[in-house]
Amino acid sequence: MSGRRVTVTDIALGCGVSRATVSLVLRGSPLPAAATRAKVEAELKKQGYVYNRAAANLRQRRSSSVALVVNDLSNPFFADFAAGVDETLGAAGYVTLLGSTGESPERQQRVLASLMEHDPAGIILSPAEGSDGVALGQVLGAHLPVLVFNREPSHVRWSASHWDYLALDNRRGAALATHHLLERGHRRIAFFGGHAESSSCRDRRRGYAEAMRAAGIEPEPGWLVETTPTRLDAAARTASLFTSKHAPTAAVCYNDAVALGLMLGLGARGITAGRDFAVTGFDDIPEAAVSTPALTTLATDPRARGRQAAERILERARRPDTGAVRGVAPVRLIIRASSEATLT
Amino acid sequence: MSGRRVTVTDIALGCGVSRATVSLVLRGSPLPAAATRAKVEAELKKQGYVYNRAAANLRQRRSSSVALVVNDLSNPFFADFAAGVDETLGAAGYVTLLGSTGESPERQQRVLASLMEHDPAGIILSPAEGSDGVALGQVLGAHLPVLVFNREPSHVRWSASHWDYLALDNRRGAALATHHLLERGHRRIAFFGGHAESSSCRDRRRGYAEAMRAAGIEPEPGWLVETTPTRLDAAARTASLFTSKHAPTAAVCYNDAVALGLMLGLGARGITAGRDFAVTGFDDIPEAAVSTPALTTLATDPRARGRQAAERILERARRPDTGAVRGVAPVRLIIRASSEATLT
DNA sequence: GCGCGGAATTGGATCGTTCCAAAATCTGCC
DNA sequence: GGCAGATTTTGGAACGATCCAATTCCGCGC
Repeated sequence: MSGRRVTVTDIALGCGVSRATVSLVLRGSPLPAAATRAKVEAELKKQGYVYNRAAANLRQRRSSSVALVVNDLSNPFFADFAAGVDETLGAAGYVTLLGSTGESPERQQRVLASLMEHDPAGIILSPAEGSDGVALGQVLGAHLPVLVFNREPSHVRWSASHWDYLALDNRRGAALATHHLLERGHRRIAFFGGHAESSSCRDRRRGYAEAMRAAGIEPEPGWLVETTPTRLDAAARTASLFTSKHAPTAAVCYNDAVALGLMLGLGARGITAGRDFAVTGFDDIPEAAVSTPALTTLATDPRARGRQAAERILERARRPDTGAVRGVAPVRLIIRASSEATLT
Repeated sequence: MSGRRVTVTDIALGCGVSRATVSLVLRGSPLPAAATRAKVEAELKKQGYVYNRAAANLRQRRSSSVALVVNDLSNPFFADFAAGVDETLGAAGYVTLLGSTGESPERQQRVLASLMEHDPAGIILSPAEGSDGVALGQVLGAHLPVLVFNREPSHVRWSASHWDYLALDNRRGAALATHHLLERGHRRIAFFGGHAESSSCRDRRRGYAEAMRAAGIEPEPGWLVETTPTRLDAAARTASLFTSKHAPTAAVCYNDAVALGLMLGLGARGITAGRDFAVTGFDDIPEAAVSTPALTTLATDPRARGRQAAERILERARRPDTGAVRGVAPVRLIIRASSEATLT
């Protein structure tokens, strides 16, 4: 019938107590007498009362939401991450404000500005590629709890910032993969794919190089190939691995998409991945388990990362003045057929 | 420094005007004189003012958010859908309140109740399997704009409800796939996979049966196989297609996951999908394009569906009293190698 | 100098809830 | 019956914005 919302005043009038008493009952205070409580609760049900958290938050000067901004929801890695975040926030009584940026730093600024107006208790941000830390600082203000996930925006002085940071253990992951290939007897191992200027690619390359040097091998420049992190571009650039006479016999790839593309490119040249050439990926996307050959890769458990991120931001909202935390999440090497090729 | 939030009062005090004037400037009203506007705007920037939309919404008795509740974010179909929803809502100045239910009707009730407290302008709901319309009606109340996506909860009297509904054209999609196989000469075609009691499976089966009958063929009971809609269970149930002597030579599958599982199961029996047996899927998940053989399937463009859902809910929020709309989204047959097998 | 009309500005009430200090009610006990 | 002390209840002022009716300001013509 009525389009009007039922308020505490309606309840108070309906059962002859004051607004303050209704409010006490709503919040489960022990103060009201049992009889009063019962009377009020009956009236709440009768009128179909719905709590207005916005009004309560306004008065209490607090917030019951956390903003989650991701660069690309249609990437399963981030979708899973978001699911983990929402799961944990929901369990803690917070609601998730979603924003997606489609990898555009400009859109990211707009999205963040809009979310800020909803007064979130904190922000979990997986920045768009090319994000600028100064611009981010501008919209986010100086006090809001912030957790940056997975990528480092440029121009962030972490030492002077209160932002938390959570990333995968890219370095260790790449080192694990490299080590695995070395154990299979490979010596000429490439690092294939990714944009060298992105922070995750830098870290993975470092892990690869360290593992190689630990085995007494200096990576040759021809073994480092840059690509867009997509299947298509990776397939197209396969040829550049085979220009020198020291052509590699195995490749650690930037991620699974690149690895799948490389395997496609290898097939086109008559090279069978897994038999003639060993390949590893990164991420363990669902497809990795069922490609031919199945892809050796690093599992990152994005959902667990999401839960971790949410817990971190809640903790920071509770105690804002502890120092910033840099977290590194473990990765797990999953060995499948694509790295079976051993050196003859 | 100060943890306190900057308010219109601070701005008003800071530049010697009243709160009302600041408010007018904030909302871009033409009333304030240019000089005043400039003065206020300078002060806003100087103090780093952030608009408090919750307070404004409270006074204006409106809402600037829409709730999006999905059953499973880690399913790429729904993740894409969510991306589309958020894109459109964001462009319209709304923020997305996210909730995920993990296919649990109980959790769905809790999530919805929590979201309702944030007073959304509307709700887009892709219900968990086994949702009950009566329970949903309870939490959602009688007046909130609601769009149900993709599945029908039980016990909903659509004729008496104001809920909008948007689903894929399941019936037509299955009919298209069936027709395609008939054209290739197949006569004994199975419908493989899915839970028969789910609304989407029912609709797809109907489309399949209608296409068969239109070609003068009565589907045999042995050609209807139920499975959990997962790759694994589908693979395990492959055998049940080949028990009678009228074994099918092709199958329309409930979705891509099932189709990929079936192809696996066929391979294990020495049958090559695409050559000895034709298979079609539904959804066009990313994997479909790169499986071996590539999977013929129905593209549903979940992102566009998300945009559509968001537009619908915004439209309804604008004009609440128009009758409920039942929308059906087109699907597109994508022909790939898995259906190349023709009847000899 | 005064009155007029339009433009610009403003004080105070309001949205739905919670906080706080004070008032009302209930106990038990002399 | 009266009174201290505890238990319950309550009115009114917040929170940060907006609405509305009323007021001030200003230029201009007579």
